[in-house]
Amino acid sequence: MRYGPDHKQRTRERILSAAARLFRERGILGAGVDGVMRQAGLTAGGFYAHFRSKDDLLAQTLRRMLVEQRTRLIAGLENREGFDWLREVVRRYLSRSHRDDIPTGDALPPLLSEIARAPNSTKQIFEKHIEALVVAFEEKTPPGPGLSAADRALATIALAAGGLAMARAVRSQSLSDRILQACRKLAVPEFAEERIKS
Amino acid sequence: MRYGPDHKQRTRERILSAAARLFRERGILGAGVDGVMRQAGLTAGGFYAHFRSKDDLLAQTLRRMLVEQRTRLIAGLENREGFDWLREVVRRYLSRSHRDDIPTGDALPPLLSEIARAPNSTKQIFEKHIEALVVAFEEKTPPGPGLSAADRALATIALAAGGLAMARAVRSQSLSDRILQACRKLAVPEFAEERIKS
DNA sequence: TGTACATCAGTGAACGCGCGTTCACTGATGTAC
DNA sequence: TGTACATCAGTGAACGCGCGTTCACTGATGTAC
Repeated sequence: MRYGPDHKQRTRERILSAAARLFRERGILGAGVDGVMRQAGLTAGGFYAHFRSKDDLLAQTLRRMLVEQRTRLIAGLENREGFDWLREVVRRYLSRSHRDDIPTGDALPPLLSEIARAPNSTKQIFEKHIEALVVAFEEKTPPGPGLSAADRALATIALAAGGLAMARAVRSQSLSDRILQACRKLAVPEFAEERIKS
Repeated sequence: MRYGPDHKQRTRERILSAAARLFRERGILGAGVDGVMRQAGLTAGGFYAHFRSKDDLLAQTLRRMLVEQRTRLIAGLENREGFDWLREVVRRYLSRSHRDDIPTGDALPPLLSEIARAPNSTKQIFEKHIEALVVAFEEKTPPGPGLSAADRALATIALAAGGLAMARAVRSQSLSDRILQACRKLAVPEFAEERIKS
């Protein structure tokens, strides 16, 4: 075979990485096959040797982005539990550095609106992600006052993704920072006494 | 003048209404000038007698949608105060009927992701809306535990918009309902004991 | 070791289509006399 | 009251452009002898 035995697979990886970045930066409609291939150092025509269609690329990329996000979000928190675990997860997510890093950050803030308009096959990929996050919360957080761990998971995801999207949608930096801090406080009451650092 | 004295202005209103519906249904990129004009019963060419560009239309439409949403959200709640007021606002927003009514519902769930990618002029329109909502909250809700009324406003908006977008982005109806209910509970602790009705 | 051939990842031009925008024109109305 | 003219909201064809996708071709590689 050409270019060594796994050359094609490595090219495919490059396309997926480029797509993951571009979908988050420009949205599903805004990211074109041509732009993705150019970012991967290739020309548009070669795309169809790797993926059946743009829809196929979106499905593969979305699955990969969401798995990666789940891994990253809870990495290194094996020894934490309960509100201690929750506080760290929320601190990571609702941080200035996450807000300022759209191309490698979570896919929900930039893509959630479009997933709501997408076909059921796309929604199902998203749904699997939510269900996996619920399981992760159930392993770590205790049922709060009138709030099951699953309820807390769902509401925290909504608050965090909505908060990050909002923090990116306002013009003023100071308002953006206030949004992050306010969402942290509602998500984890213990944040109410702290100042935002990262 | 042709067609009566305010014919042109009424046509302009029809275009704005069509745009408000289509932007919410299909997103900013997904809603085209052609589609908006067709929905208003006109042809694309006539558009530029009313608006300078698609960007101009978006600005006008967004401003109008956000003002209308603020009005609708707090209409008829003049006599309520504190958590009683908040509970009703959250109940209205995180309802099944709102979730199922994208074309006339709030603009944030379908457009927030795209506003984050929009130019500063668009972000500023959004920012004004947030600031106006903060004022409305400050008039009605007391400072909670470690949470100012402004903080509560910002976090509640994020939670509500994020929750509605999430409820629209999953495939399963039952999970969607659970998302709404979970977000209600986190937004207003008193919801923790109720079942979702509307 | 050297040459001829087969493979196939990637190129680049082309396709039909819908986008935002422009513009010469139409035709229903109000105005002037 | 009736006719000629001016106005201008809206039409519809056309523009250049980028989209997703197709396909004949290229050329770098591995294989056979």
